[in-house]
Amino acid sequence: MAATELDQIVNLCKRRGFVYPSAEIYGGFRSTYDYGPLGSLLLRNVKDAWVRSMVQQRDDVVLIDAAILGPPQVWQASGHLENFSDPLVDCTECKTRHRLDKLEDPDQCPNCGKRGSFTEARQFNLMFKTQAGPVADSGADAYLRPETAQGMFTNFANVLHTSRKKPPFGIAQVGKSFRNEITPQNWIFRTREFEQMELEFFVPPADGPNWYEYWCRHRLEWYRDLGIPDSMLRLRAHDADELSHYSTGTSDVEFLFPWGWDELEGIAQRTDYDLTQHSSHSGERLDYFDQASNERYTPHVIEPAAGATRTMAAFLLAAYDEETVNDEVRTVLRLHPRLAPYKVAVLPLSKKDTLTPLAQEIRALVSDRYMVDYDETQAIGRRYRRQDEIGTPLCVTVDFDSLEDRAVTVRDRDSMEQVRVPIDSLMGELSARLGF
RNA sequence: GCGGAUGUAGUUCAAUGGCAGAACAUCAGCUUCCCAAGCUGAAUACGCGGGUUCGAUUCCCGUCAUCCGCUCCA
Repeated sequence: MAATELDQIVNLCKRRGFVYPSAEIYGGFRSTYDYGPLGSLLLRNVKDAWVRSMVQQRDDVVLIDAAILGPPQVWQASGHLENFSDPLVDCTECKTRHRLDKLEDPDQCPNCGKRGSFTEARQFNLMFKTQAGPVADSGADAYLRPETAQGMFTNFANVLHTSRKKPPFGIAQVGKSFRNEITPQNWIFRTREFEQMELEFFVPPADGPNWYEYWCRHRLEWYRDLGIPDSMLRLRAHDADELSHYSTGTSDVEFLFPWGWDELEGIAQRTDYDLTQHSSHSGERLDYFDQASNERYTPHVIEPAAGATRTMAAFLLAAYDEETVNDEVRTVLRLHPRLAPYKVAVLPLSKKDTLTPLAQEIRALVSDRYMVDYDETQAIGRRYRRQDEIGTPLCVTVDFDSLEDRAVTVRDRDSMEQVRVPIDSLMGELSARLGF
């Protein structure tokens, strides 16, 4: 399979209703995208697959949905107000940009060696600030969250007391975050408004390293299970100088994008940094008393933090395939059935009124359990191709014999094979083929 | 934000200082139609705002957006 160009995916997504530029009729708005009829289903399936794996199938993780809008105190405690703001200078000689705090010599450009060529340093705070309250001057300062994680830390005590969990246990959250990125880039990969899937997993301090290893393996396996091939996936441990101020060890799950390896998810050991910070800033006790050992401790945190929207891009890129069938190029999105926007398409062979009632009956039957598309326009071969292109795993075709024998044809996206199935056993057949 | 490139139907591309065209896609009609069949018909574009000009999609300026670097990281 040839390497998929980003343009191919961007065009397909625009053409078929996955992703549109936001506010397009007004010329667009930088770094924002809208998810269309198919894209919203795909994105939701990505998030659902994550929740299924991280919450539903375990008994040691609970889900929350915290506020996006928050007071400055949260971000003072987390360090975002202090550390999320970079002083930047530009070299007027070679047009490169540098972080002032990372320069060895604040007067000399490390790229071209020129002295005194820097512009004035400018602060770029990466958080969106706004006012809570109708009158701009008197309202309280508020920030849009730059990550979902702080919602788990500020609710640590609440969840501990209401969920009856104890370490090792985790709090998960899926939701939007906002960062005033200096350079949003690469389609939906880096946008100012984006969606995250984060887990904060609280463990006894001594168990931190083992859980870190566990979550690295677990997360890598999740992407594999949903169809990303090993050749496009890797786990990369950060070097010591790459580590965030709060982390003693971080690994990234990286995907081979058209522009190279880039991050889908970071798995970080955050020690007790966050709970300690919030405890000292708020004055609230954020620790755990273990009755068995009669010990009180502040749990350490392992954080697998994934980007939902960029993960959707990765699934699309990995699924994209073109193959030649009967001298025609067939475009197929080989999406995992759990991710596919539609699981099944119901296609009456002919648009004659005689087939429509039975076809609609089958659509209703299948839609009770699966997201289903219905299409009766144009030739059947064309409709199969349409479904291939949006990744629908199975097509159910109703023909004139169906009226007599109450049987339909199930067609498989990947093998293009067809089997004749009685309507009474259709749901069982679909379930067996989809795997759920 | 700075530097460079680019903006024409849904998509990919043409042409032009004087009525903007194709392919594919879309929609309607005919066809008992199982892997993008055929025929007939239809809708749809010069990113936005100024300027120059008798006249601008074309030339100029601004702006918005996209792509590539710098930077960032889910």
